[in-house]
Amino acid sequence: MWTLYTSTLDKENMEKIAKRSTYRHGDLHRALLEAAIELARKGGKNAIVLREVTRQAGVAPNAAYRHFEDLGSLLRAVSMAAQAQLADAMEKELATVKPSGNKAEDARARLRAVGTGYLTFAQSEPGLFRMAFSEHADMSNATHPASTGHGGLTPFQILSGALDDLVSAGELPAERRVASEFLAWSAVHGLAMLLIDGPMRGSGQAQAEALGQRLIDMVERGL
Amino acid sequence: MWTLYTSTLDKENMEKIAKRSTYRHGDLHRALLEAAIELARKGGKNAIVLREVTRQAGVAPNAAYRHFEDLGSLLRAVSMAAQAQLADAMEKELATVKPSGNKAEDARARLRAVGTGYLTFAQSEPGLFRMAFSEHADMSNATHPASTGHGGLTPFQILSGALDDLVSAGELPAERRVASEFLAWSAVHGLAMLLIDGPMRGSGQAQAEALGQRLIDMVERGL
DNA sequence: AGATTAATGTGTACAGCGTCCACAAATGCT
DNA sequence: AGCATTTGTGGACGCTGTACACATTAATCT
Repeated sequence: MWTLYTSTLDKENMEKIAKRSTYRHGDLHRALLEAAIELARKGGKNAIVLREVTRQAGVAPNAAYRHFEDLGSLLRAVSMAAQAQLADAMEKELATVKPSGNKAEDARARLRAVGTGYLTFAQSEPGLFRMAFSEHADMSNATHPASTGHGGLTPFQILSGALDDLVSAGELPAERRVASEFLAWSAVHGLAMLLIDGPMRGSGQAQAEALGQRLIDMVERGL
Repeated sequence: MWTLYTSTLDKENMEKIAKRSTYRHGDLHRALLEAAIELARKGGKNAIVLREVTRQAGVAPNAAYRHFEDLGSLLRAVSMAAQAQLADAMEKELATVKPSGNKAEDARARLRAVGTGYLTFAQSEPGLFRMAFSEHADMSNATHPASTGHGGLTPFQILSGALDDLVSAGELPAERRVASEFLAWSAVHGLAMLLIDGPMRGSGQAQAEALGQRLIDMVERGL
């Protein structure tokens, strides 16, 4: 006989815990990943606790080891999923840019949208955003398929595309194009971090948004 | 009778563990803080483990609770100490700027030095740098005395000073001065994070330095 | 179809963690 | 000298990640 586990947080989310009538779960890998993502969303990286993840999936703690080498491996998977969601947020913001007919103007608007989407996601999903850029080994997964959104691109690739457009629209000299991803990325990433984790945490959304637009102005001028 | 604790890492740093012949330690608060700082320096935030800190100080785990409310309190203290060290690194870099007689040129050079010091510290002490900007409640300790370097200023205040100089040298319009700390800070902070934790970790120091200077160029142009 | 192998989940156990409580030892105050 | 306060100890509790042996089910091969 095997028993089902119950969460310590059962009071409010008992209904979320997957009950199961078969010995095999069926799709435990996905269930674990989704539970972990949800925990990260609500409580940040420290909230991802292997035993709680398995509790929510309705399996014994050790079952996780059949699908992830260890906790770090699960965290990396969450990180990539978070990048994918970030990519979606960026593309969603990109989609709001209506072509004006002016190629240069549109390219700039798209770059701005990329930055705005990044900042918006960071503030609306701080837990996931933090996960997106921790636990990396190198920049290899900046182009890893698991980190892509529905458009098939990672956040890094979306930004690269916007910068390429800027060049072909004649708004960015080619000699400044190289490695400019890192410059734009740094600025927006830094503001995102300072807004959610850093010393300007707690400043209102209006103030944050205004600051975000000024930051993007700075990048546009300075690139 | 009371026994002294020994670290699990005794093999190589037995000599570092404070032995003690008196029941009272004498300066345990400082000893704990310094041990925690050292752990953060070597292994990052996750390496700060209360029991290991007390082991290195040669006291029982619970002794820490006479000097810090809990682990979080100790982490905040380390964070402030890290900010202080960052301030020192920035001031050290500032000190290398020789006055040229040209006020405008000097103000720009000092702003660049502030950014360079920031980036240099982040790369030479990544563990401490990460601690400096985590575990904050708000921006109140951006000006907290415990976060100041030997010059009596926090990193934030040093940056503010450099920007004020830029204005009085006529190199930055006054209407752009307001909140410009956050713009400059964001850019440099973001690059620092991406260099040490993010996807461009592992890129050589030369490349990082070149990128840093290009980023500072961008800020100068775009502010 | 039946047997064997592989995949997946369980149970038990261990060391380490942060923290609570009661107690011991040293210091400071009147 | 006596007492109150501060500082450190010892033991316990519930939690964590994970190793190992075992149980159950699904897949593969005769």
